[in-house]
Amino acid sequence: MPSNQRPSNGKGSSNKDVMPSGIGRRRDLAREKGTEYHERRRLQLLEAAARVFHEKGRSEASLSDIAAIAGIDRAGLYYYWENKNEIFAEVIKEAAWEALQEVREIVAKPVSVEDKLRLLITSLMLQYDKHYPYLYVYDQEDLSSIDLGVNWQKDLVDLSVQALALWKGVVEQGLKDGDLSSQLPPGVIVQTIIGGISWSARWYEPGRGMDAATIGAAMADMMVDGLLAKRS
Amino acid sequence: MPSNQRPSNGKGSSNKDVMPSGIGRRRDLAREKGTEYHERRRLQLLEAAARVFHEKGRSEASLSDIAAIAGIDRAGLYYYWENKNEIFAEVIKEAAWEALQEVREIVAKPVSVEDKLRLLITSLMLQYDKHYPYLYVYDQEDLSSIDLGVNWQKDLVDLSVQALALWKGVVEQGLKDGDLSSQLPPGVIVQTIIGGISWSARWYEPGRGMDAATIGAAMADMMVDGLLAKRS
DNA sequence: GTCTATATTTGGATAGAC
DNA sequence: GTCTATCCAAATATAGAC
Repeated sequence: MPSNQRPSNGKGSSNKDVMPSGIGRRRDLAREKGTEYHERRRLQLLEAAARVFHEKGRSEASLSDIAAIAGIDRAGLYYYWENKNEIFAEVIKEAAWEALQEVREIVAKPVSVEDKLRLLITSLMLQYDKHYPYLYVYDQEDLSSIDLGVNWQKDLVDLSVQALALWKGVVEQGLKDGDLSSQLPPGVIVQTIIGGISWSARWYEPGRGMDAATIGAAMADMMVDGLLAKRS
Repeated sequence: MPSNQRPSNGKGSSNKDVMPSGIGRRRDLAREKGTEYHERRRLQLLEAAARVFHEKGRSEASLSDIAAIAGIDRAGLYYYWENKNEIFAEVIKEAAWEALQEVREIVAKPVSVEDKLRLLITSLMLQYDKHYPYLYVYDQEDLSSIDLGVNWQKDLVDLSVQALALWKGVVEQGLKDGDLSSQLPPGVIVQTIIGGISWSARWYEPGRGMDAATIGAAMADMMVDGLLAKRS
């Protein structure tokens, strides 16, 4: 199961037919060398890309937009990435991977279902903050319905599929044990919770207003308390 | 305050500079006459457009897509609408207007805050069902950040602003009276609830699985119960 | 009312110089 | 590494015939 490993860099995967301009070869070379300047510049550009993707969404964000706020020519981006989708994929990769790790760790903890659920909710909000705006970009996009054209796209989709499955497992457990109760099927419960948190993409900005930890905890109260089985 | 009135048709608003092809004039004429065929055809096309907008989102949906599943040539669409954004605006107008009316009626009812909140939640889910997929198209799109180019865009944005304000008023009342309690500010509570419901755009389809009324009621249980002040 | 043909624009991508 | 100059495809929109 390849999706158990961190998604690879895709190094050496590009440009099967070598292009006359040699840009693909030069890009691969630069990646292999991995000079400090190269890494730094790459991250700068990536941050600009993330901002634009966050504001406009994947399809409406143009390379012109990204290049403009990054202070580089459109064509310059191709020295770092093969195409627009590769940029997008790289923007979301790290954040999505880390978010899944968190979910795994929480689910593995030896605590009650109620606590796990609270932790999952709070942690998600914290991850949005930590990986701002990268993780928002990932969660707002419906990856399964588009073709990024990168060979590890499946891994990328798998990350959210797995996270969802883990969440769902917790809720199922809670319903079975009688700790939680609801008319809704587990999958819908999870979707509704995640949807509510993920909606914060529209209003949350790090450093403005309440901090992510407080928000997360309060969201957990709101949603988990409503699910607890009434012991009347 | 113009947004208290139903958004107008925009009749006669188009084509200040008359085009050589006369398509704008012919379109206006056809709208004024408003033959039965014209109305019926318009609705057919609009339904096709709604399907595409729902699946792909506003920007990724193309006129080719719409024309294809509607069984008409791309150019034919311009006999009914001036441009793509006008189609989009018309797709969402009716649904958004009706949804706001519902909110107004519920807020005006002489019932408790708790009941109002439950009604608001259930009603939203029912509206998504009734106006499927039109209302999803409206709520998934961030209208304030784009320019539709129709003169009544502001009215369209206002619809959701007003709905939001009404929701918020209910929650504020509840917090003030001590019926509800939360660390979150009212606006965030509302956003989180609506976000959770609106997320159903990703999985809900009328006629498949549970009906909207049941889903709405269960969502209300989940979210309202978690907000009720604990009377320990 | 709807179509064919075409104009226009935007944006992704490549060639190759510096 | 980055740029200028293109190329190309897709998509919006228009002209005008039928």
